[in-house]
Amino acid sequence: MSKRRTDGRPTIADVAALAGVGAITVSRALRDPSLVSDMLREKIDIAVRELGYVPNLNARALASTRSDVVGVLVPSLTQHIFADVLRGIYDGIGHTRLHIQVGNTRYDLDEEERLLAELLRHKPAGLIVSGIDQNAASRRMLEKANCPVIQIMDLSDNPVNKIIGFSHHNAAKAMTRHLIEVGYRRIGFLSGWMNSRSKGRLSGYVEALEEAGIFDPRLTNAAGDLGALALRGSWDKHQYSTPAMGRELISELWNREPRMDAVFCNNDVLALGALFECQARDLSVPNDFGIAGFNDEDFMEAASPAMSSVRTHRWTVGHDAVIALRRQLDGEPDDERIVDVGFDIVKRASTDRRAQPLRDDDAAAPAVALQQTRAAGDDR
Amino acid sequence: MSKRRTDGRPTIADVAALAGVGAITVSRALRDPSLVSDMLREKIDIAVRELGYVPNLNARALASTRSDVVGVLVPSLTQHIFADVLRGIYDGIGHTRLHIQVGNTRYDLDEEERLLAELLRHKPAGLIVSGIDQNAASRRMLEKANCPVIQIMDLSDNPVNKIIGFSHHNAAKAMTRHLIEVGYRRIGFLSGWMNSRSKGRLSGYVEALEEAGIFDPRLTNAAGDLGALALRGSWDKHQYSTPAMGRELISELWNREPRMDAVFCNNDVLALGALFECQARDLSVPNDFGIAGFNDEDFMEAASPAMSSVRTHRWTVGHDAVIALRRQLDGEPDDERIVDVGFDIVKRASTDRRAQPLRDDDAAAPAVALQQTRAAGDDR
DNA sequence: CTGTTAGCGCCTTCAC
DNA sequence: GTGAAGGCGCTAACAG
Repeated sequence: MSKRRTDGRPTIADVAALAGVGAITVSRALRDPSLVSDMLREKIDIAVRELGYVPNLNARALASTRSDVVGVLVPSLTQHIFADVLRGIYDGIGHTRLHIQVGNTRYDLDEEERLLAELLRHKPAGLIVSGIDQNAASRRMLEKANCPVIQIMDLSDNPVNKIIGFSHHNAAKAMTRHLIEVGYRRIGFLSGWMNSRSKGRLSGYVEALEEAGIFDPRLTNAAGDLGALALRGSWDKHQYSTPAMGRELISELWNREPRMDAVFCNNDVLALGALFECQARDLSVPNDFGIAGFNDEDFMEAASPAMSSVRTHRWTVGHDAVIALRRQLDGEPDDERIVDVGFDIVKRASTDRRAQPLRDDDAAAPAVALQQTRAAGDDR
Repeated sequence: MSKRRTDGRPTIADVAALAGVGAITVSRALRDPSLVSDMLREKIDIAVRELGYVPNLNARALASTRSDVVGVLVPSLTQHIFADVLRGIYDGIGHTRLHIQVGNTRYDLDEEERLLAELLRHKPAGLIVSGIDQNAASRRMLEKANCPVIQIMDLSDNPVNKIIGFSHHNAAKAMTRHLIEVGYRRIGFLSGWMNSRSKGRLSGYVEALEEAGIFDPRLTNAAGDLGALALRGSWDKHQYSTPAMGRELISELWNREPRMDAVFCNNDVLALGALFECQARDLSVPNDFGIAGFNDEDFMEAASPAMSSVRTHRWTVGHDAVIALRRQLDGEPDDERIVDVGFDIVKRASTDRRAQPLRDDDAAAPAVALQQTRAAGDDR
């Protein structure tokens, strides 16, 4: 009667015994078949199959002081943008040995710190974290983490290691300029709860309007001080947007400034709400009122009228983050610490004052114009 | 010169030495403080802090033949419903020691099998898998998995262990009946690619219409044989829906049967597309045409007109799955193998022929009626 | 290319 | 309530 406390499943030693080789040879054959001669590899394969052997990753991770888990920290699971980032990450992982462990920080820096500490206990193979506004403790953990760290969805001069994203400020500024160019003059900014990236967008919006000499603080539902935003309405605690929220917030802006003739929305969901509100008020978009969103989700193109938006390359960001991670794990040098994936200004009917407001059977047709900020990879 | 191959971080032995106790006492103090006397516990706490000790979860998992990873298999990351399920799962996990590892099967049973095999290598603490249509190999793995297994988002008489979900057939049937009740007679079924749950919904739709004696196969864009669906359009490979897809598919149905007076959509995103198409065609919803969706996502209530939908309790499903898992891990008995969380038929303006088609400033007002199939928990 | 030896860090077992 | 001994399954290190 042995005192083994195994769960009965075959181990690498069993495979080795059956194949008539050493355990380490089995180990090598499993991890990198090229390290083992054809003959032994074949014997081992047969033994593995016969025994139904399954490697124990916990043992592997312990012995090699390195797991195959990639920790991913996102601030939200409900927002479509992060779902797209995750899709890119999964697509980048493909059928490699790497596994994803997602932590949901809910835009809470303390929670992020806690999740990071938890992740580190697994000795992750790599880390992908959203944004650049980690707290000091998190930042320290990332810097001392014994693995590649990729920050995503924003830009910074001072990334922990590598950052892949785009400038929210520039993107918002470009879209606001477009609204100005087509003739809108009293352009509002519609936003619910503001995270650090939203603030970047707000500042881009403000800058564009100030440069045109038409900035009016009453047209944003954020307070004048762009740092400490005092939001109105009953939505100030909600960290995700809904179309209902868009309807209420735009109504609020109209109450304050009835002459508002367009809105730039912090995200597409709010823009959809704004459109519904215009429809309910029988306002013609874009003639009476212009609407632009941010992210260019699916529904923007299909809406009636089709809506303008800033296309962001979420999939690319997630995908490229994983590719960079894998490169680093493979020991390839990576000198490009800051990667700007850019954005596109997609101009559609909702901001095209010259568009006929009659019918738009062909909303699925190409965008009216597409102004690229830089070449971007395949985004789907 | 030692030949240690540690990464230099303190171990439980270091803590034990500093605290002047045995290693196992430290281990116990960390896992369940009540197992250790107050005095030693305090000493240990101090030593832990002084050393900045962090447990190595890989070692723990190896020694205990059980990790703290909960494997979750979902067919899609992009669809909102699964984002909601995941949110429920994360909320159910809270600050426990459990970690989530999500696998994205992309509605591919082989991929599901592969991911399951991968997950099992981690000796997971538990598994949560979507649906009931696993292939034989997956089913076998689930049955032999040495941990609790919860299936979600559907119902079955024969779950692996426990299942938490609702009847897609009944839900669709109830909504179709509602459409019949308010007077629609030529009711279409709008769907893109069909998964097994979509098929359940289709069968419920068909049954309701057959019972009313008004089923017409030309009104679904699925072929007559409900098992092997031959979809039209260019969308038949897309496993997610878009509003653009909704617009194209409904147009296709109209081409085939111009007298169609309502659609029941397989999901809300298609319903949104249908609404946009109606708007583009200047059709009055609900008077000229009725639209109902499935899931009751945020935008259904905010739409103009507000749209009817079947509210499903995705958050609850995810949350309760984790709670059940935790109970089982705590050794509490769980005799309820099949849990039906039900659904609600939410009737709004888009199917209310008596509604005034003028304005609907108060789309955010309570639904016209809410028909519950059973009491449901807090869903947000 | 292959094997031997020993260690990864924690936990189970069993004795005290 | 506490501790000593040894195993969990795999792989780094070095030799051959």
